[in-house]
Amino acid sequence: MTAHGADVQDGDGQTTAASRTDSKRSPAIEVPAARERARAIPEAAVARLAVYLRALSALADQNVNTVSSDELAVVAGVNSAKLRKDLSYIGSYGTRGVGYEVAVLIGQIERTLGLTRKHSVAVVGIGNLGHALANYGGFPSRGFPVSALFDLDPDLVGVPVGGIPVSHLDDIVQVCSEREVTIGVIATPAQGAQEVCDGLVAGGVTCILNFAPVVLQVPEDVEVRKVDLAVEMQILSFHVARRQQEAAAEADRSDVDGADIGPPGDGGRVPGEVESANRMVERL
Amino acid sequence: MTAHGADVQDGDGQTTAASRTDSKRSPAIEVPAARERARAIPEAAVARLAVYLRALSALADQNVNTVSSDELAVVAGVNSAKLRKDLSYIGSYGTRGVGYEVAVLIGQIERTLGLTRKHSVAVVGIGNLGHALANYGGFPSRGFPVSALFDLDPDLVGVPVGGIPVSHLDDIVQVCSEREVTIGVIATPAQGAQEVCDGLVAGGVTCILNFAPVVLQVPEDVEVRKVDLAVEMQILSFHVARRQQEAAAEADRSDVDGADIGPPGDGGRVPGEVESANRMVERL
DNA sequence: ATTTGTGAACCCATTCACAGCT
DNA sequence: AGCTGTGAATGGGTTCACAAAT
Repeated sequence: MTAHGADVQDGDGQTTAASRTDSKRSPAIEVPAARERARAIPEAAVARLAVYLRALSALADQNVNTVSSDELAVVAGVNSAKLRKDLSYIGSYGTRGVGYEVAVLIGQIERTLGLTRKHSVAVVGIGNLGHALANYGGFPSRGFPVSALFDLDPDLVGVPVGGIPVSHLDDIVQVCSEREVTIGVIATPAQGAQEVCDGLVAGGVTCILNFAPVVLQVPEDVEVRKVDLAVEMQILSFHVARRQQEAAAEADRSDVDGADIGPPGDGGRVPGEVESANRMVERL
Repeated sequence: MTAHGADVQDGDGQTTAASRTDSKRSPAIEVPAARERARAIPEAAVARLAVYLRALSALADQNVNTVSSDELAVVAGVNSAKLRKDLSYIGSYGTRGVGYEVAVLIGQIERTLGLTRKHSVAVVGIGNLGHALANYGGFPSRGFPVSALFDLDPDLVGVPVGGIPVSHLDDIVQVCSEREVTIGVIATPAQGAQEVCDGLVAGGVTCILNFAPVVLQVPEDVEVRKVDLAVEMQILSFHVARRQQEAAAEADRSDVDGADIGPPGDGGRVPGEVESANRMVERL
């Protein structure tokens, strides 16, 4: 589940390129893009830095001054080698034989994540979830002031939610650009989401957190992260199914070994008419 | 950002194992676990199957009967090669030269994801987010009936939310096991989350969707997925920062090429006293 | 003529294991 | 003696590119 909500292809087949059976040969000319940013912290590591930061904050609250990678790894739920490698991407701030100074690490991670600056947030769609987000105390208290809310509903427009009045969706471009919104949160139903997204982008928003169950199409300089409840539930469902299946297989140890059933089971269930399929696409 | 909310280590260093410089040699004896499930759909692919399913459902609603991998790939926001590979994990249901029958694919994906069976859901923590989730129409309408709600607040206990009455947290073990809850959704503040989690597990819940900003410790047969708002925001923040940094670098094309600054910038900002750090850990 | 299904190549991420510093 | 920082090895996932099928 990497990031990048939408890459919208770059041209699937017909690669034009010359890469073929000269497998071992890396291109003689170092592509400029490659050195362009030798920096580059792996996406996966960035996500974990945020987790480490939280763990470190908790430690700081308990007046812990120093942690070893082993200790921090446990509370962050990763293994210590990974933790150390992740930290190594942002520099060397540990002391061998001792560990890391909590305060220093917090500072460095905050710097890396760009948390030393405020990012004003707009929430679009003031339904159940939108309300929850607008009222979410944790937003403003840590560098993410909510500075605009939007909805279509005329009954909502003008009403203050979590302290700031709801604007009409029609004004999204102007309001976003006026208030210099950098992060847009889409909490609308699926139908409107793409349009909302376009509005945000037109208003200069380059980072979007999308709760609507659609794949947004955006220009490549816009970063989209997706939180998709239906997908999460279905992944869990998959694991339930797998578990059951394994249990079943375990149960009848009839040694059905040679019978390599290609796709699992296919035990008689004809696809038949699909019962309307997942309509998890309503209103959050 | 793979899944597996908590693996809680398996022993970081000292691997005991014999793997060393015999790099190219794969172990002569095929490990039993390896064939145990030649099945095994990659985690990443499972997540995408859910996305394809939604796209396919939308197509079905528009009475589209057939799609090519190219078409489906576009609406799902992936490239067609990946799509085909993903589908190949669940079997061969396409027709060369033609494409896939929408209805068939929907059926097969639903089967694979275990959506042919109901999974009853419990929501714990009926705050803003909990309310949103309990009222979420998309839950029950597609195989995920909400069958229990829990909260600590005595004013809430007994009150029906989204049709079903809130139970007290103290009863979580019993209620979960009585109502055969298979998926638990944790929407509590961070403090209570681990305890809630333990309760769910004690009540027989093996899949958990965690909105609380903590890393849950669970037995290895329990599957945890995490949705972490603070982390998402911070990842976006990182991208804003990176973009700015790039723009800045672009601006002063003084060709500072040899000066390979290790950790980015470090431009004068002393870590200093950390201002309480991210307290995004309040109440959703 | 088209489009699937898939081995092989490639690339990114994780894990190992140890040298280097305190 | 202990712990960090990191090359090297491994593994998982993605992309390529083409043979097979209709």
